[in-house]
Amino acid sequence: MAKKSPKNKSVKGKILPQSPKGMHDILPEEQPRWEKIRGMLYKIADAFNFLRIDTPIMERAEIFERSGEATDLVEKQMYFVKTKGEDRFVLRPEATASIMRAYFQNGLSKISQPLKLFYIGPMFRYEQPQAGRFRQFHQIGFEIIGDEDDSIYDAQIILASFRLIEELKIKNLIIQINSIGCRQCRHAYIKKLEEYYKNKQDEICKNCRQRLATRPLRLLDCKEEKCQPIKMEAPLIVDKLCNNCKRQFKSTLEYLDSLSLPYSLNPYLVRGLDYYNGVVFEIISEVPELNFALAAGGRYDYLSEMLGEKKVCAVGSAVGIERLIEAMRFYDIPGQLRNEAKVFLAYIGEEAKKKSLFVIEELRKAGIKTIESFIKESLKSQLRVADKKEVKITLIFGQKEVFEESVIIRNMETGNQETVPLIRVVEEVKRRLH
RNA sequence: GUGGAUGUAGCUCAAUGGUAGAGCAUCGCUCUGUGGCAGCGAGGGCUGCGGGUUCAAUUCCCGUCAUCCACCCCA
Repeated sequence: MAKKSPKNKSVKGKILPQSPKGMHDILPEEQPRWEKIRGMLYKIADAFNFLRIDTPIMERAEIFERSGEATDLVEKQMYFVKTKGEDRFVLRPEATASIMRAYFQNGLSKISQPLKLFYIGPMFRYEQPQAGRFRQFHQIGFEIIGDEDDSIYDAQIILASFRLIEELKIKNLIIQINSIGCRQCRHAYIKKLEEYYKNKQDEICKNCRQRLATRPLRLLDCKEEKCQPIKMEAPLIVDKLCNNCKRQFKSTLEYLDSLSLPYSLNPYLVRGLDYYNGVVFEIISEVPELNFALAAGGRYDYLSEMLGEKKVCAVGSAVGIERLIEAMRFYDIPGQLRNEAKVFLAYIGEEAKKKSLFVIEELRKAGIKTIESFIKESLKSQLRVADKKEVKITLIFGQKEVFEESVIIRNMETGNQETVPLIRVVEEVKRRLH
C-alpha cells in the first residue's frame, strides 16, 4: 500500500528500530479514508441491525487450531505470544472463531436468535507481505449466528457486505459465489476429485501434487497453465451437491436475483478455513489492478462443534479494510472530509500569547473551531499559516488589543479589518461566518 | 517458505570509482504589528545497515534488513 520505501534511520551508527515487517503506521493523511469506511460501516450495521462485538486480539491457540487444523493459516501463519505462564496464546489471525467462543462463553446462545454481530479490528498473520496483504491488517466482519440454516441469512450477509463496499463508491463489483456442500456431499465429492486427479499426477504442477495430498479442494484454485485443461474436465462440486445443499444454494441465488445483486457462479471458489460449508462467496472489484477479494465469507455450521460446543448454524463475512482503501485509491475516492477551521488566531507578544488559549476556548465553546500557530512569533508568518489553511477570518490579538480588551477581526478574502471588544468576539465572528 | 526488482534530503527523483544535486516542501530575509505574488538565502544526507575489493566505494562484490511485485496462501 505504501508507495515509498521506509528507510532505516541511522543515529550515530545505531539503527532506529522500525515497525515490524508487514505492519504499518497509519499516518494522519491516510486517516480520512479509514474514517469514511468506519462511518459507512456504522451506517450499514445500524440499518441491518448488526450489533457490535469486540473480542481480545489474543486468544488461546486452541481456538484457532480446532477451527482450521489443515490450513496454512493455523499451521504456519499464527503469531504465538510468549507469556510467563504455560498458556499458549496467539494474536488472532481472524475473528470468526473468537466470536463463536464469545457467543458461548457469554451465554449469547441463550438469548433470542439469530444474533447479528459485527466487528472491526486488527488481525495478524505471519506471511510475506505483498499487494493487499499485510502481517497486521484490519477486517470488518458481519456474522449471523443461530440462524437455523436459513439461506435468507446467507443472502443478508452478502447483501450487507456488498452494500458496504458499494456505498463507498468502489466500482465494478461482482460477487463470486459457489457452494462447497455439507460434510456428506463434500466428502463424496472430494473422493471423486481425488480419483480423477490420482492418475493424472504426472500432468499437474508441483503445487497441485501437494494439494492432492493435503487439501484436494484447493486443486480447483490452481492458476498454473498446464493444470487448466485438467481442471476444466474435473468433476464440479455443484454437480455433486446433496439435495439439501442444492436447495440452499439455489435459494440463496434466488435472493440475490430478487435484489438484483451482480453475481457470477464460480465453481472453483473454495475457502481457506475448514469450518466453512454450503454457500461461500467473495466480492471483488473486477479490474486487473485489484487482484484480490475485498470481502469473503460463507456459512460455517460446523464451527461451533469444532470448538466443542453444540451445533449452531451461522453465516458470516470478512472485509479487508486495507483492500478497500487500495480500491478507493485506485478509483480516486476521497476520504471523509475534515471539519476545516474557518478561524485563525494570531497573537503578537507574550501577553497576548498568554491570553490566547482563553480566547480560543470562548470560540470553541460556541462551536467555532479556531486554529493557531504558537510556534511562529511574527505576525507575518502566522498570517502565512492562516492563508495556507484557507481560513475565512483571522483574529489578530496583540499587546494593544490585550490592553484595550479588544481584538481585530480580519477578513482574509478582502483584507478588511475591524476592531471589536473582546467580550463580543464570539458573536462578531459568528455574524461574519454567515 | 520460494523467486524477481528496488533502497540517495521530509516527498519525487538525478549523478559519479575521487568533497552528493534538482524540483517540491520547510524555515528565514527583502517587509521590526499584516497573508497570497516575486526575488534572495538557509537548514536538512555517515547515499538502509554490516563487511569485502581499492590509494579512494554512494558507485563494484558479498551478506543483512526493509519496501514493492509474483508464487504459496489469503481479507
